[in-house]
Amino acid sequence: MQAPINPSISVDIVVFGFDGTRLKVLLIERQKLNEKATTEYKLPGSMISEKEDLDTSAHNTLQNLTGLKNIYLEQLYVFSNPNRISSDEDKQWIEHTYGISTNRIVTVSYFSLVKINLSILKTTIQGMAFWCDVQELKHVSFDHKEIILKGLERLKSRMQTTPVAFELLPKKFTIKQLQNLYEAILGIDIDNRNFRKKILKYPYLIQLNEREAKVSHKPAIFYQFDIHAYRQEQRKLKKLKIF
Amino acid sequence: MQAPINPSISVDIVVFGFDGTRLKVLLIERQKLNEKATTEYKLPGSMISEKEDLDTSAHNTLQNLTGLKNIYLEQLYVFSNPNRISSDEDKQWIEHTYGISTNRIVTVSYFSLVKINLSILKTTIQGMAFWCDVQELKHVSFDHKEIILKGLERLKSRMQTTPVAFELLPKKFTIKQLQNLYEAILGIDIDNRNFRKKILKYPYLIQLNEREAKVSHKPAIFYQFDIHAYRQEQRKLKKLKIF
DNA sequence: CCAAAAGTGTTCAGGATACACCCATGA
DNA sequence: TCATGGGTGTATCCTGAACACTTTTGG
Repeated sequence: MQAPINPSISVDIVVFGFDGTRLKVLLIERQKLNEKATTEYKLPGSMISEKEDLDTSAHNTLQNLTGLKNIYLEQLYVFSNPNRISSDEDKQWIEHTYGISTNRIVTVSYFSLVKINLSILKTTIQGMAFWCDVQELKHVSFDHKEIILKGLERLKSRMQTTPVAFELLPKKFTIKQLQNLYEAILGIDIDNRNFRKKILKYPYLIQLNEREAKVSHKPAIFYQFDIHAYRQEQRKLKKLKIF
Repeated sequence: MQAPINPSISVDIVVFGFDGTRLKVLLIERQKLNEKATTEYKLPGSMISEKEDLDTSAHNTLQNLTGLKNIYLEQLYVFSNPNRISSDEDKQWIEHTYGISTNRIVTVSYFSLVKINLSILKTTIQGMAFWCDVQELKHVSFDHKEIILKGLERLKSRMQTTPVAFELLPKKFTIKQLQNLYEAILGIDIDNRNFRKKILKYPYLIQLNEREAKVSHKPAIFYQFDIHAYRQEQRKLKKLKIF
């Protein structure tokens, strides 16, 4: 852990969460360098150590921030514009934080999905982090807004081809919650009957013996996602698509 | 162009081509450090300059190698294992080639598709490059075999969702050539009638007034891919998929 | 006229879409 | 008993899969 820092490479993570209605991204409050500056926010991340794999660096950052170990994480994209760190504030903040004066950092961004629950809320608030509505990004430093938009694209595409939606929902969820998630992120309306038909066909969605409580309408049934059943299913079906 | 080299970051490119029957990848002969060593091969690529965007670096490498400017290129994956350059030969080769002695290089790999034709064959042969059958990789240095496999996965997936196949075929091609390409890369058999039906429905495949010449069977008609018609089509159709 | 590969149509099953009402609960 | 959101079925269309013979050319 005491290996020197590599002054050229950083890791930044786009962590998405869903509060039931809106898509959120986790931002860190960037320490002000002087009192009168407005508060700026950045993605969680850090420079990497010379002995460290990038995936490991991303995992560690996430674990420190959320207290969680097994979080969905994948490489997103490399941002390498030689001028991506251009403002004086940015340079000063880097020098102040890492003790290096460089004007060229290549960042490898990661894409992560977590369930927003009480436990994670407690930990993230302690870490000067906050869940920002993806539609209302402002005061985001560096090129981190661009990175978040890249992450959003990835999320939209992944949601349609793999079951990552369940990373954003509680373990037990209703079909309506799942539909709301798809509608919110993809920005579309989905017919409820057709959605249920499609979803409930899948053998890896398990109906539980539990319902919503204390709601003043017909209580919804909870379901659970069975990843093993999903993987087994995948091994069989591989149908050809030609764009 | 005289900016210093960044000693931590390299770019490596997986360039795929199709010879009509087999999928090929472009490898560079790595200069031997002593006479009795066996010849080793590596991916085209280089360390990056401090003033250079990674995409630019990849483009330049490709242009030097193929003489071509507008080549299909996208980021593939970052390989960052701290021990990915472990053998003494690897380290010596790097020191000899770039004049830097480092034991940690992070490489950003790229994925590229080209049409193998006479012009490109001439240029690549001059550059100590050769087109290696993807099924018969051997004497590949560093972790470049792993990178190639990652590229192959990307190719399979891209071919099924976007029209990258046409990057690998000549401008004028027959439907059978297209089918052969899909069969070779995906490793499957495709029903010829269903394939034609599917493909020829697309308004962006344009039938030409030309046929094969001098073949001792019914000559096939040539087609061309119209990227503008494709893009126009895409703007309309965006249908929901749920994995 | 023969060999070799190109090109062609139909049937059937399963998936996607459109659409409107009844059900269970708490207040 | 009413307001609220959960849950259900059918008809139609479209797409994907299976399958065998005729056509055109050069030799």
